[in-house]
Amino acid sequence: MDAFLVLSALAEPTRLAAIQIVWDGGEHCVCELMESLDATQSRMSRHMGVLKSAGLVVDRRDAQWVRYRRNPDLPRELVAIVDAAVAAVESKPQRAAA
Amino acid sequence: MDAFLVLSALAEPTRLAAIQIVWDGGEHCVCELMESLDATQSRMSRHMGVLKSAGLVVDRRDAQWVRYRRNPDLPRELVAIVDAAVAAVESKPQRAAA
DNA sequence: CGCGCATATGCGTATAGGCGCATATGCGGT
DNA sequence: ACCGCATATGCGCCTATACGCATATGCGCG
Repeated sequence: MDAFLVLSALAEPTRLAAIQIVWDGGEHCVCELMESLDATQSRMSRHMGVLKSAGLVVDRRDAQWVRYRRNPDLPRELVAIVDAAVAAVESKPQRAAA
Repeated sequence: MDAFLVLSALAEPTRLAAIQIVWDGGEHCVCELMESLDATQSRMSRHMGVLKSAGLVVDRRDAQWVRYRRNPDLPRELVAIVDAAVAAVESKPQRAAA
């Protein structure tokens, strides 16, 4: 679980979108994320697996569902990366000289 | 120049290392970065090209060298991502429950 | 104006990563 | 025990991306 893994995990549109949703602190099942992000089941499941192995989220079995939520034990430095990424995506209409 | 591009640019070890160097605000030629990061010339040049097209750095011709430095016009939200990434890499010895 | 240093880039190759499909697994209800 | 819903995963395919090599380009100098 290091910075590089976190950055790699975030560097994919569907995962970045999923993190935004999950970052609210609540629990979200795969089926909900699939629907919100218009992704197929296997696609969504794999992406969540990547986020999980990067340490960004944790999962929990709840009957037939698997609930994902942000990992509360993620080191501060890594939380900062995700926070910044989420904030940047949300403040989308940005622009500046390049 | 958006969050996704920035994250993708940072999600590569050599580029992440290069950003750490360049993030000091100073100017650095490709030859210096090559040496510091033990990368070949074409590899280093291409990576800097990626960082440049992500808007993270700007370049300047100086005689036979090309000096790269961090883009002073990078939007705040994106600077925050890079700052967080650099900080996380520097505080490397981190650990936590997963 | 020819040479050498620094950098960029075209090209072919190798590898990583994302996807869909089919199937396996976990779990509750009947 | 069986069935169906939710999720995970093996597999093959396809695209993106990183790399090295060779070569092109920019620039100062003699």
